[in-house]
Amino acid sequence: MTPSSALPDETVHDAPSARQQAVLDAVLALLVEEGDQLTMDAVARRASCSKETLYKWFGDRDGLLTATVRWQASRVHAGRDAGSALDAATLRDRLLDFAVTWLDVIAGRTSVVLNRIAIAHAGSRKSNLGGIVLANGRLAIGGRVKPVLEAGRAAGFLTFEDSETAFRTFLGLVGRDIQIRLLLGDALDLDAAEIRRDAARAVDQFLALYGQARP
Amino acid sequence: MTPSSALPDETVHDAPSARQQAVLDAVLALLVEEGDQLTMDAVARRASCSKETLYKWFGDRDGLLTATVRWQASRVHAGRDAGSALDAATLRDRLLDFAVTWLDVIAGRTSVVLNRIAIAHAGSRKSNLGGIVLANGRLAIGGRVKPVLEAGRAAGFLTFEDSETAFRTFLGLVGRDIQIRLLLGDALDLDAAEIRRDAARAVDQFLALYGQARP
DNA sequence: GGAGCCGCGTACCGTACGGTACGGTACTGG
DNA sequence: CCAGTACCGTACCGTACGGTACGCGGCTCC
Repeated sequence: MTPSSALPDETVHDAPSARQQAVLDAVLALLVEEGDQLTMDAVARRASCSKETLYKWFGDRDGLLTATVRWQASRVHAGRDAGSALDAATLRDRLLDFAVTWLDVIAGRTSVVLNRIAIAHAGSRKSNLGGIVLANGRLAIGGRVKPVLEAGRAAGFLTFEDSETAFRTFLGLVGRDIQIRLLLGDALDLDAAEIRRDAARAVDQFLALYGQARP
Repeated sequence: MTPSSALPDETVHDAPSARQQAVLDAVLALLVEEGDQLTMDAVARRASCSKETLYKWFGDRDGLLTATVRWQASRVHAGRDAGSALDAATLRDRLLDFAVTWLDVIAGRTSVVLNRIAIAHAGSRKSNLGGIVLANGRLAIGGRVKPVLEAGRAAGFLTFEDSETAFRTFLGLVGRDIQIRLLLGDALDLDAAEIRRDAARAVDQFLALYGQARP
């Protein structure tokens, strides 16, 4: 199927092979352990492969970074958003689930490091890692939350005009200043219990703002 | 007063001289115009000074960056928080004022660039620019907002237990995902009108959550 | 078993950039 | 008029790192 060996240019456009995934995992590990001064030499050493192979597979340093971000993004997308029977309690549960998941992600070491890379990159233009991170983070979860909000509105549990605005308020209530503080190096380690509490508070506040007053 | 000329080490610990301020402004300009690939050569050229002087004044590249962040921070702290006659309307005005100011700052090109630098630095440890930015951004505004919130509570207009939590909710409602999106390179340019609208919405929501129901 | 390819290890190249050295000029104090 | 100081401009050094070249072992396919 894949035109693998015919072309000289076989940089990774499609899904990475198992060996390539191992390389990308090495990059992630290196990124998490060391700060972000990731060198190609270090990657090659860590992944036990040659730099030449690295360049053959990923083109250049940017390509490697891009592939890494994509690879990480591909493992996060595991959301169960089946079901459509929506009562007030399940609506709340769904929102709570999103909030917990979101906080788990942004508080994770990997997310912090990858966001740092993408942000640093956004400064020196070229190859928008920022766009990729944005698309796979905020936008992806937005695409899954907004339908739930709209279903909630259709069922009469929520009131709002613009689902995007409502969603962004939700994000604000959940994330608050956590992400920027982590990115700036604030210690601030959230354990699972605190995340659950934060998420619950955010959902309560969101419902207080957008929910119908219980008659 | 200042032991200026006696010591060979006269790196900038206190307030920068006029000439030094000009250099720091050059750094800021360069940072805003070019991406963050700020070189010492470029700074020297732009500021019409020699690299040697740069190193004499600021120690090394990190010192220059730190001084720049401090310098920028020193101009933002111009908040009028006098007055204490607090009725419901002035409370709302004060919060609105904070919200607008905050959005203005974080949406500004300078803030974005400086945060990018600090975040990139937070990755490769050494010299916590992140801490400085945090202290002069979030913490500084927190120190000014929380007394207002507490005064509002004392006057019976607000209800909350922890002012820090209330403040962070306020920040979340105001900032939402704006800062992270800008840092990641999202276009998203807010004009003054939109900022005012956003701020007003956030304040309304905050008062809806924490304000006493008007009897 | 040989031809050919893949990929590891390593040595190598070019360059950009942080940091230093040095000569030249203007100003100040004696 | 002569030190001394401050600072500009520029040339220079060292090194880290992105990217390339090459030799060698192990695999598959005839």
